Amino acid sequence: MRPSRSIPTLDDVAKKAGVSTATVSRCLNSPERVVQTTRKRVMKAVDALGYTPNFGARVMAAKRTFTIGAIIPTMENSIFARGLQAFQEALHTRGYTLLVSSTAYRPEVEEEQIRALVARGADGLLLIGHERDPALYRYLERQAVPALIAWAYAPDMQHPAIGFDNRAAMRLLAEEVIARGHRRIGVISATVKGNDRASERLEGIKDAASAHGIPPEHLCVIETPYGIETGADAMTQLMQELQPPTAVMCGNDVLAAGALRAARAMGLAVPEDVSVTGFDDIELARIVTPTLTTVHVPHREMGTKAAIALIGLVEGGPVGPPVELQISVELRESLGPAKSA
Amino acid sequence: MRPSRSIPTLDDVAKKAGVSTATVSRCLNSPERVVQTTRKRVMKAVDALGYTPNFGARVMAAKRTFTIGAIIPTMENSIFARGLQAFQEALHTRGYTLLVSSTAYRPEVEEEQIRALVARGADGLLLIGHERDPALYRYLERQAVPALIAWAYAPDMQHPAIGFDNRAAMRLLAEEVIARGHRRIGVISATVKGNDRASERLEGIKDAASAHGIPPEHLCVIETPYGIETGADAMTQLMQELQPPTAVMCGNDVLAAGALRAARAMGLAVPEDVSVTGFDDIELARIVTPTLTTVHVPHREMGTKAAIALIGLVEGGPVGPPVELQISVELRESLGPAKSA
DNA sequence: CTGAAAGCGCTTACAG
DNA sequence: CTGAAAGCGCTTACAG
Repeated sequence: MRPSRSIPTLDDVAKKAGVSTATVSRCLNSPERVVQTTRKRVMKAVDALGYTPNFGARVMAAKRTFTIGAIIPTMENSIFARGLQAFQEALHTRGYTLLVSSTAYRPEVEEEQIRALVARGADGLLLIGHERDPALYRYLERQAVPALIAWAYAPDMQHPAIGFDNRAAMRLLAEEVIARGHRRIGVISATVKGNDRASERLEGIKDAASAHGIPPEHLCVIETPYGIETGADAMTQLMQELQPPTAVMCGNDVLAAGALRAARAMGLAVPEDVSVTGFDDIELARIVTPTLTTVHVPHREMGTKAAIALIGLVEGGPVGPPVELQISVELRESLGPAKSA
Repeated sequence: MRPSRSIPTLDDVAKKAGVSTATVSRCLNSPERVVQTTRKRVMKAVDALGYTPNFGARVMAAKRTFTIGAIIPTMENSIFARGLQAFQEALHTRGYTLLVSSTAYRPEVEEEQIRALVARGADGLLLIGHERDPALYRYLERQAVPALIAWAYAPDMQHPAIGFDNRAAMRLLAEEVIARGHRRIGVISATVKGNDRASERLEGIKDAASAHGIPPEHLCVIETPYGIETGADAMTQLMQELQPPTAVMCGNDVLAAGALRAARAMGLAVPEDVSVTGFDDIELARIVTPTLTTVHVPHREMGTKAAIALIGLVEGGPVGPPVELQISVELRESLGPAKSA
């Protein structure tokens, strides 16, 4: 007799119900294969003992956890929150549990988290962006853990992916800015190293500039870590130039919110004195004053489709081509004509 | 010989290195107990095979995962994000991995997630708020998984906790509102059911009202799910009353941001026409226009101390009394004197 | 310092 | 429909 304080096992239940462990296991996993009379007896024992299966043992024996891991750069400011919420909901209705961890935008932390989640038996992984050490992809392949890349898209991507073309999207927005007569354009970019979304968005601005006769090296680009404060600091710096920009394009809405705050602090009216744009269209974009012109990303659609695609891979389905979602430019108050145009 | 595609096991490594599995296990877990020559040989085999320990097996054999689970109501709007980030950082430096899941404020989902995390071998759990089915606490006790409650505090709490007194904090803010002459006070509360933070904050407002001769039933209270939109709708409704309030106190900053937006949409100036307050002091509070008067919560401090306390419990330390953190009222632009005062 | 072997708590062919 | 038993991949006393 083991002490009553210890956690009951399958064996305890089997003894109490007077059946084999196999039968108890079946009652729990495929109840239709057990006759009702014994099933009832077993379930009574389960309840009486307060039995819960040991997950480690179960995983080891069944090779399956119904757990999906998501590794995102940050949980702050809800850039990924909305998409992730939809992702979780879609997983949940299909019987999977989502476990999330974040990396603070540090590749070495991401690697740790990937290994941690794989080690904990994740059946599949959601990763943000495609740029990472090839060894990691090889590792995932060796471990036979499917990974789906989200928030990024390119037709030639080597891995299963769902997202949008960050470069083309930002180019589209930059075209709108240039169309309003802006020639002196400032850019507040998130740190580019290890962040393909940031670097591609920056390239998109350069693409549009080149196409309209603005030499990309004339763009005044400030690169800064992600945050409201850092966005505000960058804006302050940009507007103190001898020839300050008439429009400032930010790598995301959070940086843009910081830029707006800095503009107000400097007594500059937006968009009369300077236009500001963002990217992502998170809730923030419609809360700030003035409301923010930005690129709308279909967060929930991406989350839901990512869940369906990833489960498909986990359950042995074929790898499809990368999926591209459509974005759109949201024109709001913060973008106006160039001051001196 | 197993097919080369399958995942290498301890046994494979042992064979390749010509040692026993025990020795391989020791190399990985307590390398100082193996002489360097054989250790090198083993490590070479580990690398050659690309071996990673199977977590399930390890958990089952060792009864320890160095995993902490956190279950939060929502990942959106970063109410919990900042505290959680600090929590994660503190865990990480101490060798623990954080896994997060969210419940969309639904108790039954929380229960599932708690069981899921326990089943997956979490060594300890961080939970938000103290109000939940007692059976859940009994379950955790039976499973011997320590749980720490955060974001809530009361001297008589039955479980390990770190947080602040939501009721007293909101009362403090309400006193400030009343001190500015407001007598007609509207309240936009988050849904109270199953959310002790929301109900205690509401009680705090009633406490202050009673203390200053305002019958609590004269407060116009609207209860609404969490969100910007819902906050805006509630505000619209409040301001359409025959005798609209001169101040609207919101259960959190997100609802307050919605209220500010609604006020603007209705052509009302804040705080000239109506004052608005929040709770939490998330980044949003300083981004909105006007800036938001709110209750400042020490998110990062709470996260860091929670990590230290929870690890203490996980590693067998004694259960201390609930820890109370100090909050403060942040007076900003959105609170002014009562219009008709 | 190292190995043989038991055991962790499940699942699942295989028989019956 | 049910059971005996092997096996999942590790860790850890216990010997030597």
